[in-house]
Amino acid sequence: MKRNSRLSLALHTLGHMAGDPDRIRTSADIAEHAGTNPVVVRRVLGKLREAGLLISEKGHAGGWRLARGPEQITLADVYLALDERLVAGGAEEEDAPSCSIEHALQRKVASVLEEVERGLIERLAVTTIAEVREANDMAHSPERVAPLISKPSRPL
Amino acid sequence: MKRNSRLSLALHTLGHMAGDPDRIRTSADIAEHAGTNPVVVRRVLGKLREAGLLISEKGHAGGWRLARGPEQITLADVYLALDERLVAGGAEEEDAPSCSIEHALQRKVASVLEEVERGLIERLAVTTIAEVREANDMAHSPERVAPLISKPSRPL
DNA sequence: GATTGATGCAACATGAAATGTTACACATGC
DNA sequence: GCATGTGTAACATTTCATGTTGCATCAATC
Repeated sequence: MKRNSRLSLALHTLGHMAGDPDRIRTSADIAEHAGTNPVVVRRVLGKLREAGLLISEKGHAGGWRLARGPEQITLADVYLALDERLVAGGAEEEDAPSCSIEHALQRKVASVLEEVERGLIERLAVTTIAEVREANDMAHSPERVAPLISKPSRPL
Repeated sequence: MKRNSRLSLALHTLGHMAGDPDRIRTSADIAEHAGTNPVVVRRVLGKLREAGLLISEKGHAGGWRLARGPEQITLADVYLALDERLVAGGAEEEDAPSCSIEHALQRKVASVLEEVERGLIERLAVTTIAEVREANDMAHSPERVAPLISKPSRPL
């Protein structure tokens, strides 16, 4: 895997789950499909569980599944669950710099970045996992609609 | 220094230069004030020179100075000069993923991020170095205005 | 209730990218 | 020609995300 790919992994997994919400998937299966490691999967999906997007079940037939319908999970939910902050990092907080010029500039940039991040979240909030999935299905499937009971051809 | 601080260093330096545009500063002076290394300063300011914001002069009395008035340098100019892309990284390009679901999600996120970055640049473009500097001076200086010939108390 | 197969978590290993450092070629004013 | 700059390459260091291993724990099934 490459850098900063937690959001990618999270969305990817949720996208598949949206196509067959009742199925329970194991970290190992997910990791294999995503080309990464089961522990990494648990770390990322663990965040989504904390945020109430996923449910994990321990024990024998355990694994992961959606905590609610895919039409009730927006991209913003996922973004916020992982506390990635794609838009942060301009000059970052830390103990305020002693130099007042630097301080003023950092405050300015920080306020712009806050605004922009709000904009990002707003835009992510209008799209659900289900919508992206449907758009994808319409573009690829001859039947024009996602089968609820998925075909044998391993949907994950 | 910490991570991703090139923008911070660049703005900090330009902010000081804006207060005394004619003065020529050496990498060593700038580095000392910013708490970093002269070579790092040259690397970062070199980007600003490529973008036409700064001029560097070699040789004996060489050093760095603004290429134009501080009221003609916006925060966006600086942001674009260093090709930082604070808003990038959601799922990044690379060879398109084989999985169509992942592909669809990445395209969606990428398009949102592009929009958001345009927004960021627009917001940065409305503020000049001079403006931030003035706001800072008004808040701190008793004389309410930045002295053009700066006081002995080393302004950089 | 022992086994099996899953999560949860901590500790450590690896890799990559940003920053820091050293060294030296080159330019320029004195 | 010497002092004092930049320009740049090569290397060292630091930092952080990701990858890995190991083990405790839990739950279904035999």
